[in-house]
Amino acid sequence: MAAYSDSLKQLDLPLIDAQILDFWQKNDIFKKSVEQKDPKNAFVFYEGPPSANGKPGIHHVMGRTVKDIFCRFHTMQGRRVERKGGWDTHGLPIELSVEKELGITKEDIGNKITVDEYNAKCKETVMQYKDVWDDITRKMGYWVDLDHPYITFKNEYIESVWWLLSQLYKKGLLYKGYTIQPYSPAAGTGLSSHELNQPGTYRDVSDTTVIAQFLTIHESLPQFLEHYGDIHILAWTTTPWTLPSNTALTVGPDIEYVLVKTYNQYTFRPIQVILAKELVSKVFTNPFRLAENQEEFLSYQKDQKFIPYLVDASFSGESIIGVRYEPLLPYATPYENPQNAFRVIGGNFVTTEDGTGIVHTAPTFGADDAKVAKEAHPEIPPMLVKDQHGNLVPLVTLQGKFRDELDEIGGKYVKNEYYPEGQAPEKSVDVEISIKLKIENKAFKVEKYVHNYPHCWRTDKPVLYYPLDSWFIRSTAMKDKMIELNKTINWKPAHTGEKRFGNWLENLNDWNLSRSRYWGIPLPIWRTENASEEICIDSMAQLNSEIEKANETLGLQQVMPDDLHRPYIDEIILVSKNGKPMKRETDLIDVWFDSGSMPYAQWHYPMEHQSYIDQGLKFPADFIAEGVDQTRGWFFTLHAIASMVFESVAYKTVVSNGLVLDKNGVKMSKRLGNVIDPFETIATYGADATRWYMISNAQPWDNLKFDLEGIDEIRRKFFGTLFNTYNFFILYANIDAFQYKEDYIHVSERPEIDRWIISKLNHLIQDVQDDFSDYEPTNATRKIMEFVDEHLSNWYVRLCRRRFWKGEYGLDKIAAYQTLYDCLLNISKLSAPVAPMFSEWLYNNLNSATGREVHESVHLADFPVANLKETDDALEQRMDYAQRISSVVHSIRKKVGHRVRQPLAKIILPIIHPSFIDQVEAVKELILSEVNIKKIEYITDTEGFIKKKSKANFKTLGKSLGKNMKDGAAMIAEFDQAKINELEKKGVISLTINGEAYSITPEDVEISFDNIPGWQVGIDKDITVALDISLDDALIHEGLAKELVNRIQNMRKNADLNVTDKISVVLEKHDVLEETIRQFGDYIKQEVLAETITFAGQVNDEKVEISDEIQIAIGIAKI
RNA sequence: AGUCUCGUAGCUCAGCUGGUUAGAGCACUACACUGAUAAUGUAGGGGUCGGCGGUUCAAGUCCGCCCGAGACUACCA
Repeated sequence: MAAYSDSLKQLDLPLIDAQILDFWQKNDIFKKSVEQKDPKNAFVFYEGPPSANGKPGIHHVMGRTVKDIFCRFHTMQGRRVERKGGWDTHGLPIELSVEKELGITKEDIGNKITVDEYNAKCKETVMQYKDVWDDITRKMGYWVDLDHPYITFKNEYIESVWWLLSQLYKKGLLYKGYTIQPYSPAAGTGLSSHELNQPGTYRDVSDTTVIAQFLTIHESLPQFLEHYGDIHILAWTTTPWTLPSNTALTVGPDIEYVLVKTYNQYTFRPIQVILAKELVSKVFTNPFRLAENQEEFLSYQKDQKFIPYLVDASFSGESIIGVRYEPLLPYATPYENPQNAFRVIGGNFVTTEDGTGIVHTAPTFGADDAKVAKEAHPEIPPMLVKDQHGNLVPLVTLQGKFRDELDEIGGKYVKNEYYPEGQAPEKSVDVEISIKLKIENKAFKVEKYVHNYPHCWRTDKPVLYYPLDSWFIRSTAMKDKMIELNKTINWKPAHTGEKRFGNWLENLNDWNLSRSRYWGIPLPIWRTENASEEICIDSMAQLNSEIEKANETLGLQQVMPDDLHRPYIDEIILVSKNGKPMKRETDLIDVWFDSGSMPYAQWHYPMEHQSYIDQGLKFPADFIAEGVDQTRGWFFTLHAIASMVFESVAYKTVVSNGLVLDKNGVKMSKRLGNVIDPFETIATYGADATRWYMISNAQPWDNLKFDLEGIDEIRRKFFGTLFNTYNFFILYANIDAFQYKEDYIHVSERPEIDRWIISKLNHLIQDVQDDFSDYEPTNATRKIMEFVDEHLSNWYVRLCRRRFWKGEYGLDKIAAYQTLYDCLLNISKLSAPVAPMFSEWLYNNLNSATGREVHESVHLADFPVANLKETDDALEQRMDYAQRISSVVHSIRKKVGHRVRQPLAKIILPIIHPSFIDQVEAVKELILSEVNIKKIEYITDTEGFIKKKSKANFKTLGKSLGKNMKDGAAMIAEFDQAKINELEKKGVISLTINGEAYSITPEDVEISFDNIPGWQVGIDKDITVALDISLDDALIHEGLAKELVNRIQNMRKNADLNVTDKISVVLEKHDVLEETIRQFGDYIKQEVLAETITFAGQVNDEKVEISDEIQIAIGIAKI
């Protein structure tokens, strides 16, 4: 065995990082930590794949720290924790970065650049920063298998995804339908929400808006409206071009509506209109004016300046649901169920903020519209007509034009912006329609209106909300299953699962899978031209045999493509049962499906490794962790696919961590220049301090305000203290050659203070074990810090210092070494999940000197198990007394100006309960030496000069006293000594409050002590300490002796002497000190390792102040 | 706009199922202590617990509304 390493004089975490990373690599520690564990005892973890086309940020360090902690913890718990890395390689961000790099747009793909070239470029770009990622992974100490990662663009991965899709297809959960999506007619493409969120897409535009008058059908009106004659419903729109597609009007069921009589301002005909009561004044602005009376209203002439109106009946939205009305602009009728169109329906999204409180509803051009239309009973049909091929189409084409057959508006673009430069007509369709409505007595008001509207970021032209064909997963069909399974998942924090994710599942929509893109997993569905026959491919083998079948039937020469991406896959033509050619549906699938497939696709299931899933060896995961932003992302896709395909959860526990903000709580962004570089941070402060700071400062699921000063604080306070404690230990352990060779001293045979810190340690182990098991790393780190700082360093080591450097190498000393060694070793294990490198350094330094542990790494060791037999609550209680009594004495000393080196005669403690004396006596020596006092005396109230105070215990009394609590508390505070004594002796007294009698027990009253007159007294809660501050000669000389020791020790330290060097001391002659040396010379010699202390008339050293009155020169010399 | 989270000392955070005078660390000031110490101790300043209302003997804690910050979803007549 060797000595303990003392190569580091000062804490240098980055240096330790480098050494440990090197050690791990050379000795394959990560691999061993996995492979030494039993595969049957697996802890399954899934790595959410990052995309390597961007550089890692500090928030990635946060997320991965959380993952690493629990993987390491469970490894130390004996589980086999395989961590297969992965890369997310598809998706829009990659396409966009490629397009930016090449300076092309989507329209150029297939023209300026082939799909083949484009995808090759994407594939190249996707791994652009892989090296940087690998580097941060290593440097932050994150253990993940980067040598065998899953990569979502690999054929094997795609094949597994296809298989999953085909399972959904077989269950009837895959269908083609349409939804309203943002669409850019100029670019001919749908826009993703990501694209719509590009800066500058939402702009203020001035549009022609119309409040249209919809004429109700008399027979459908409710009774209370029957006798009014013609009634119009008013509805506002900012997109008049959608009016021909109107099929319903939506009212708020709880909104109050009124019938208003007035005259149309364009035709001057008398009309009666319905709108929300709240909006009457907003809609009836100039030239309308509320009529004073019926006469004024009836006498209106068309050339009058003001148009009068009268408010008549008032009723709820609910009461007019079902009313029918004439189609406003009957250019077309819905092909499906036209009899169900043109009705008033109810919708909760209706507000009275603007418009008329009645929403013009065109299900073909509004997402909300489509939704309420579907929810109505019977369903409101969308305005779809048959085209020449017999397909149902909306009235507007994909080019953004009205269909040709629509009379005068046919063939016109719905927005003037869509016309080629210079070809736009003077009057837009919106204006044309408005004029037509005015003439036909169908327009109540036409005006310009400025509002915010999204624009296509490529073409700068307004976006159209348009129904687009898409493939969907019918997730709504499995909604109940997903909700049920979600209840079994352990969410950290719980509310993310119950509330955020739970609500999301409750309001689940079908999953739109389609993306009209190039770089992604192609949809494995082939269809005949008329869509009557289709096939969903589930594997390469099936594709291969289908190709052969098609070759045979259709006489083709196709071969299986090497790459399953576009464009190769698009060239494959398959054959239907009836011998018709089938082409692939050109869409790609949503990349979120890629990542949600990883539990299976990472193993190329089911083509390989079937047991991993089927026998539950690697499914579901015990634990996953990502940012909260993944709640509706990866957390959902994993859950959805597992629920729908396997009727299982995909993970048992999920930790969703919050964001990393800058120190002011602002999101980090390149623009603001407040981005923290993770490499720089780790290089400066070390990975462990960074990790520990992130975990201990805030719960992982709270947002972290990242402040570099906080890391420094952790370095100083936690790692610095721990390092110093280690250094203290080895300083003496090396001198005494303590290598834990002696027999283990049974804990019961060790001194009080050793048993105390061991008791504390075992409680700590228990707590940390529980916290890590509960996925509460923040609590674990905070408790470890408190132990190291408060208890180990500032109490145990401080009080035990002398045991290490004084006296024989005997049982007491060995007990001290064993105790401190065990504490340090256990701390290294407890800290290992969070601070993997420093703890490794500590563990190996300790262990290489003693060889007590067989493991070459702390990460191969077992996590400590608390030994509750070694805990002692009474002991912890009395040590708490000792600490508090000492603290009170310090405080009194400070008040009266006696430094601690001046011994004082005694303290007096009032007895607070019968066992108090025994408790304090057990720790008496510690108190006496800590505060430099000669003895402790106890007094009871029989001496008569302490006064007891009483105070109500609100917690116990509150329930029984109820209303009388306040008065009761006042009465209890007034108890005199006799009453308190009676309570203590009898154990119960009765108290009458406001005429009601209660019995009071000692539990209900808290008793404390008042100041003792004539003494220096300090109080800490229930503990009162009185200090005797009188000095006699003996105390004064002892005080001087201690001062001398202190000065000489300082000189030794300044002279850079070794702690074992012997010295001789010469003091300048001084009468008082000569007496001190006579009494305490031996003591001083022992303390400062002096062979001799002599006086001389003249000493040529600097004068030193011993006390206020005494200054002498002191000389020391090494012997 | 909706859903969810958060708001406690200058800063970072504790505060258990409601209970006495709301705590800790950092920072600041002063004084001590130290043969492990970039450590520590003692004392001090600093809080209408985001605001208003309610329930209760009692509210930082429970309920309602509002304000502010953030995330996600949606984007509307």
